[in-house]
Amino acid sequence: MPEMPEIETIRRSLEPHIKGKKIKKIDLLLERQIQWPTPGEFVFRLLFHTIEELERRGKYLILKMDNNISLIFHLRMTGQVCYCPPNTPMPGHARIIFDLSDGSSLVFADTRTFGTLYAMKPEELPQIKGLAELGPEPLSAEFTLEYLEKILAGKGGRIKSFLLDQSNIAGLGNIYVDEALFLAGIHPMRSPGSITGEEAEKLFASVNKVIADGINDGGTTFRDYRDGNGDKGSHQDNLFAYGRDGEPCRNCGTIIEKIRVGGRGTHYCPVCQVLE
DNA sequence: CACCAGACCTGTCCGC
DNA sequence: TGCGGACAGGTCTGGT
Repeated sequence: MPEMPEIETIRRSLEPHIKGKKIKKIDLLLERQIQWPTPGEFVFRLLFHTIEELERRGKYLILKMDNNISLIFHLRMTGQVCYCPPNTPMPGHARIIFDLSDGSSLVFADTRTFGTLYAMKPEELPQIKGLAELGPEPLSAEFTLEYLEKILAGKGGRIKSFLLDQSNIAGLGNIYVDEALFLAGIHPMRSPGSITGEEAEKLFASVNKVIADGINDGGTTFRDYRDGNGDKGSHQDNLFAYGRDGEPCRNCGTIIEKIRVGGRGTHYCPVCQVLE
């Protein structure tokens, strides 16, 4: 489910509901999803503390507590973080429940249970390698055309896998990578080092555009994804490539194809995205 | 280093 | 209807 636009939508939708509220009870229905520290210490670090800030880095959602602890969620494939007002039903597959000071709850739900939670002291943050080694964010000052050209230069492998690598650029996942490559007119099997200057410019603009559009649409809901209010996104209605195999290209009418690249389902237009 | 398969889990869909 | 297999938005590990 959740790539950067989905996590950012969750962050924004949760903020007005939970910022400034205190955690008064924690139910660990599935302890195994707590990665750090031990379940007992996890509860001890968070209980009776107040959520001060909601942040996001790549696909990580980070709640900053008043005692300097960071409550960190990674939703993997099917995780959800949902705000439940008092006396409203929980989402299905609730795994960790934080009861808040006003009778509402913050519920972590996850069908496939791949998601991970952490309660980290500042000096422990480097332990989360995936977080510590994230590349720059699309739409940020650090993500520039010069940076993109520099990391593409001379690289082998496939551009699709390259864009999925979070240490290159933070936040892209399978949907938005397929979309960015479509908009840039680049075949997913091309090597990063073969991307021309003109193509790099298009790719740079496309990465920023698909992320911005995804956020503006409140994320992409194929099946599980919901925002912090339990609502679906609408970006699935504005896709060009992902999930459109067998359907006509919205540019040229050619049937969109689906192949496997780096083990991931990959959708592209064989006419708009040629492999030379 | 590139690249793959497998692992972690559950649910859904498709073909027989 | 039932069953088996493939597949799903992510990442990590281990092998070649």
